[in-house]
Amino acid sequence: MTKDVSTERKILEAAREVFIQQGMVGARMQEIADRAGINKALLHYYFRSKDMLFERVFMETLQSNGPVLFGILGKEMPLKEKLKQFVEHYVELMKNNPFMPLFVINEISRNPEKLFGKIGSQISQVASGLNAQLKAEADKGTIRPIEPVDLISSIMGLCVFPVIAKPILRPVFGLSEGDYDEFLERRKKEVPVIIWNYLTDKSTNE
Amino acid sequence: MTKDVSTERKILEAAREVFIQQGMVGARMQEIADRAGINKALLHYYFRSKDMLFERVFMETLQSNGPVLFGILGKEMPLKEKLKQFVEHYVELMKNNPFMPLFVINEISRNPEKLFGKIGSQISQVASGLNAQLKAEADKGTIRPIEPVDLISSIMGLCVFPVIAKPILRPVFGLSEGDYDEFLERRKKEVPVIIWNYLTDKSTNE
DNA sequence: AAAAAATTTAACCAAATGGTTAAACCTTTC
DNA sequence: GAAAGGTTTAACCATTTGGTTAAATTTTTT
Repeated sequence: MTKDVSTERKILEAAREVFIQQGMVGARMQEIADRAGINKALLHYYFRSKDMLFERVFMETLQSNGPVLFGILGKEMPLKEKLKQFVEHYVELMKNNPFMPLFVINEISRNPEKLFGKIGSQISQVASGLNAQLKAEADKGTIRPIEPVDLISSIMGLCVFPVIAKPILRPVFGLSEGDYDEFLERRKKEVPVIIWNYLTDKSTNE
Repeated sequence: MTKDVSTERKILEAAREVFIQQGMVGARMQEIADRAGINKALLHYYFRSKDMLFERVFMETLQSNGPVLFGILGKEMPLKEKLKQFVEHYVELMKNNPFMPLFVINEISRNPEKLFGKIGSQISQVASGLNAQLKAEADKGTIRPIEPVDLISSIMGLCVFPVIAKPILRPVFGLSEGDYDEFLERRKKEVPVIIWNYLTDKSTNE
């Protein structure tokens, strides 16, 4: 049916689904082949081994999202605006790929070294740029002084948690699928508010 | 050597380590047996199957932490104080069990129904108590109106993310183990500030 | 000392799984 | 139309893994 799509592409799409939902360990080559509408022999004909296939899928996953997302943090733009755009993009991205964050975190935890060589340096660069902006603003007194790790962790934690913990949160708080969608949509507005409040807070933090 | 410790206990400890680090799928019965200092036959003699062993470990993990932690939210206590205590306990808990949050999230994602019957209802109860307090405070005008999901997600997200994303954050921001420890320690103070600022914020959230 | 329970040894089984192979069969390319 | 490359079929292999079994040995209980 979908004959115009290259077989390689079909395989990669299928592999992506299976890997993301089952993780590297749980994924089965047979299932990937089935879902791609081909057989195991052909699967190995294209990608010699499970490891090589996984490597490819994992890197594609990172490279197709990381740069756009963290690119926002590197742009010339007021902090407040960066914040809004980043959160908007990030939440939307995860709404469309709910399994992705857990997948990425898991696989990086399984094999931390591999990652850093490939994309870690790029992010580090963005981070140092952000660092400069934060220092400058803090010196002007616009925001409180803050370390980049603290800021990034806060933003990402606020965005990611609702997505990865959905299977817990939804039943516990008795939310329907629709409710949960509203909840995620609400995050797009609220997370920037939370962060901005914190950054521009005047009270002593006793 | 550790002969006074019951074999069952030794097994459960070993299983806990292996399950938490490798997940249910990745864990190997042989490795559990080895780490417990016994053999596979005896392992199956105590716990008939991998599933039963896992079930036991998983439930112990939840039950030994969940109640204490979420109990704090159910206590009669000013919100601000609850916040402080919860974060303090939560971060400390995760500093001592860094693999736990990812493990719990993963296994609940793998099998959401199983959980809810056992501990979901307790937490729901706590949640409704918290809900009442939030409504009361909001009516008094002490805090802005907020849904429990929003609050809990924010707090937990802010605490959990630095722990589960450590393998990414540490290299990217070039932090030593010591630095990272400081960072986590800092969270204990900062997370309550972030949340409290947000709750008591007066500005319009445009 | 006898009985019961815990533990080891070691061989074994069945199922799942990643991977291979060789032959045949299409489909595209030249 | 021949050559080359993509695709299927189907059998096959080696390894891993959860789990079993039976007998022997050690430890604990009575």
